[in-house]
Amino acid sequence: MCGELRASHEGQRVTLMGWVARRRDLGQLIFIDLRDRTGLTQIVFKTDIDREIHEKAEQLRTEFVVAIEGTVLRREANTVNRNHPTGEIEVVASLLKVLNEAQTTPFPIDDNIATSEDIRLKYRYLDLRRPKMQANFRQRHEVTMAARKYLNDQGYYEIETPFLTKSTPEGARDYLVPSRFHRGKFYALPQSPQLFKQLLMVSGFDKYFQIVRCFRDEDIRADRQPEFTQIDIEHSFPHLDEFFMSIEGLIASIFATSRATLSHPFPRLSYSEAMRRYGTDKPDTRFEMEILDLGPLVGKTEFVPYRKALDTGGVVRAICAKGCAKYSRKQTDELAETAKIFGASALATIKVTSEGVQSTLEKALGKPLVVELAAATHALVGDLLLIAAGEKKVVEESLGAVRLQVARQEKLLEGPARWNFLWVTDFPMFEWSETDQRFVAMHHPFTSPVEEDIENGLIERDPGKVRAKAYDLVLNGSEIGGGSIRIHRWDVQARVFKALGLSDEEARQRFGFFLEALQYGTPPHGGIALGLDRIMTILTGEPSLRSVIAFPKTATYVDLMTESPSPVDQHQLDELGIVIKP
RNA sequence: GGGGACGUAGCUCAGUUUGGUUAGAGCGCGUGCCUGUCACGCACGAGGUCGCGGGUUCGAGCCCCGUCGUCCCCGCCA
Repeated sequence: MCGELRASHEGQRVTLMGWVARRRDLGQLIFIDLRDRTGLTQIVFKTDIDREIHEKAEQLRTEFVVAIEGTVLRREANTVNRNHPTGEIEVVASLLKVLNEAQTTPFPIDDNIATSEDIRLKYRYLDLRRPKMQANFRQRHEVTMAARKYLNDQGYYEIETPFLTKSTPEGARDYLVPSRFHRGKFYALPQSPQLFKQLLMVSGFDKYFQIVRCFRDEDIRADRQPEFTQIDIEHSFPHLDEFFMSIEGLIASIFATSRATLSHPFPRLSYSEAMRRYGTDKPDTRFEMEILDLGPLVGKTEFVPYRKALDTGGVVRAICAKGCAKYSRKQTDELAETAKIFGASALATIKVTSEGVQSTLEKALGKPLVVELAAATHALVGDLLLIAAGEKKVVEESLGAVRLQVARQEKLLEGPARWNFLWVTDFPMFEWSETDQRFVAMHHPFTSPVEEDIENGLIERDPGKVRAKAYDLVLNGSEIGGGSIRIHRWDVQARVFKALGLSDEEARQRFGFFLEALQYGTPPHGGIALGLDRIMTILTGEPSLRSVIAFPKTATYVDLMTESPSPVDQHQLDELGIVIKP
């Protein structure tokens, strides 16, 4: 194919089919770069060799689809193009057949050419012709093949589960599918195959996987799509260390497609430690800048905001931005803005310069304390301390966000690709939801609490303190997977439903089939779901999931190419018994 | 549900600050010339609902109001 010809093919007669990537017409001499998914080859047409074919080549335009027969020739030394793998040769055409003509494309089929995202999405089939996109999807293919091979070798069966299934309103909003046979009733598209994979464990398929589409009707972000793909894994009789090891092996085989060698075992961090040190449950550990506790140091201050924070169970914490004392007022204000988005009321600064410390806290805390803070946090000349006070979670998340912003500004994430994996473990089982005024499952309601908290009645007594056997896999500050050991006893499952505020009746309606299944000999089991799209985004170095999904949707759920969603015929609605409210 | 950025030629953008003659550039496209180009070169040319609607004004790409679209963030995402 086009990208494969080398000097060793000299003299061979070849047939190439592909797209005209570029035409360079020098009059009696025409070059075209012929492109297929493997790359480019230069084709030559000369009047002194074949007047007729040269005449035909004059008609060629960009993106015409052509078939060419010709002879591979080694190029003269001074005409070799070192920028292309095929640059040592060219094909002198003896036959040219135009298989199809093409209109001028709305944007060039070329990498490094900025084109707005909506135009690219409207003409996605053209966007996908670009070499970078071709490379992304080739790699995605290699990754799924590697995953299938690895999991097969480990004894997993790939088993499909239904897309038309039951709505289970816990969690994300469901996509609903109306039933024609059962007017007024609906299927839901799965948010994940969670219950089915657990039922497969009940069925005795003790190792299952599936590369499967999941659907969630929540607002889209750069790292989210309404439909996305998971590598879904579940196994029975789990041993957590062995399971982590085998998932690390899977990740290693996936990253081998990028010729990356990973060091494992991956580090583990508890949820609370991740929050305390990095202000997020998905820390980016490619750089340090950990959050520091100033509580003990400012413990005696009379400064009202800090006094109040400490007296009401809150915290005073900081990060030390290396070399950022040079930041202007505008820059520190911007960081404060970030902190405010996450709820912090202010972001104080201490700049350590060769002339001493300068701080927005100088009047409030007094110079000696400011100097002491700088010393205690080991801030050096040129460093900038950023300080927030208030409710623990707010301070953690605000400083976590500021930490990332500083890292981006200071280009701490650039340079050669680094793969910093991390298991985050020991999540709380429940989280209080202000909107719902009840506890909700932090992972999902099928996650097992730790044994001790099941036995000691903590589920009923103090749900907020129950620990879960849940874990996330984090890569470079992005959550690429999450899973848990599941509940395999129906009585425990019933207690968890109750803690979530589900009445017996509701639990029976929604999950009755599942509670019943748990009573017929369910093995202990657990698993994980890896976000394939996010893994691919990181692996290909793309800024957005959209570059690794062939036909993605916009932030408002629209497919700009097919123009879906779209209205449907009245006839279709009538059949379903659906009336559209104005 | 909330906040922010953007929308001018096929594409990427300038022009908006301070309203004023015929709205520009690069790339692409068309035609012609060109036998060693490879982001070919040179010459000429075509190409505009300044997202859409309304308002202010003698006059709006520029000001005001509304609206649509794209992107990013908070909320949301078990």
